Amino acid sequence: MNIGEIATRSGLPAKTIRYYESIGLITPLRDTNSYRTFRQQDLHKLTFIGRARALGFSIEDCRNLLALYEDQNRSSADVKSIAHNHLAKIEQKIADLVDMQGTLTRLISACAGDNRPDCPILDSLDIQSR
Amino acid sequence: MNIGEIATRSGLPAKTIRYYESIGLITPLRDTNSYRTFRQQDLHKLTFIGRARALGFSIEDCRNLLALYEDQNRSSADVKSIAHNHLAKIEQKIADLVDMQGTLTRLISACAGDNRPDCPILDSLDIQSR
DNA sequence: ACTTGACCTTCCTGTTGGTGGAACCCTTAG
DNA sequence: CTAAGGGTTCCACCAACAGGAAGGTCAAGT
Repeated sequence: MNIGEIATRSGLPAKTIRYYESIGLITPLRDTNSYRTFRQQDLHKLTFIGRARALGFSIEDCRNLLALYEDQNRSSADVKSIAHNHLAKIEQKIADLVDMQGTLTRLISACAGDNRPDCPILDSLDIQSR
Repeated sequence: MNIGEIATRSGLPAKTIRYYESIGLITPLRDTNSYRTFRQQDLHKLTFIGRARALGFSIEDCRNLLALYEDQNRSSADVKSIAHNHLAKIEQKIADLVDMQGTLTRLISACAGDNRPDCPILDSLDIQSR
C-alpha cells in the first residue's frame, strides 16, 4: 500500500500520516523507489490513532495507548488510568467553556445589537464598570 | 509605569504584555533607557484584553473589540455579532467535548481496571471490534 | 566608588498537531 | 514523448504564548 491508499483507508490525510511517521508513531517500510510501503498493521495502527484522536487523546496519550495495545501483558488499569486522566481534562474544559457560555449568553441578551454605541458587552470588559 | 508594575496591575505576565506589543495590540512609550513606559490607557487596554481572553475571545477578536471599544460611533450590533460568533464556536466545542465525555465515561466504566489485559477501551479503538 | 540584586532589554527556541507550498522524482497511459 | 497523477523532502506557518540566555540599568547599602 502506498500512502495515498492508506490515507483513503484510514481516513487520515497523507500529510498527517507522514507527520506521524516523523514523530515515530508508525514506521512504514520503504520501497526501492523510496516510496513508503504500508502493511496491514500500519493501517491498523493509524485507524487506532485516528479513533483515539477523535476521542481527544493527545499524541503522547496515543503513543502510550498504542504501546499498551501491543503489550499482551498490559494491565487494563494502565489503560483506564490514561483514559481517566483524559476524561478529567475534558470535564475541566467543559466546565470552563460552560462558564464562558453563561457569561456570554447573558451579555449578548443584554445587548441591544442596534446602531447605537451603548453596549453591555464592552461595558463588562471595561475596567470602569467594575 | 514599568512593565513589572503594569503586569501586577493588569494580572498579565510581562511576557504576554511584550507579546501583545509585538503584535500591535498596545503601543507603550519608551523611556530614554529603552524601558517601556505604560500609561493609564495601556493598563485600561490590557485589562480589557485580559477579560476578553478570559471569555475565550481570540486575539483577533480582541483586536476588533478594542477597535469598537475606542470607536465612539460604533454600533452595538457589531460587538454583538462578534460575541455571537464566538458563542457559537464555544457551543460547538462544548458539544464535541460532551460527546467525548459520554463515550469515555461509558468505556471507562466498562473497563475493569485491574491487572488483566482485557480492556474495552482498547477494543473500541481497535479496528477489529467494528 | 563598588557591589549586589532586582529590574529591564532583545533574541532564539519550543510548545501542539498538524497544513500548505515549492521543487523535484517516479510511473504509466495515450 | 509527454502529460497526469502519484510519490519524495524540506521549509514555513498557525495560536498564543513560555522559558531561557546574554546583557544593560537602577537603586540601595557598605
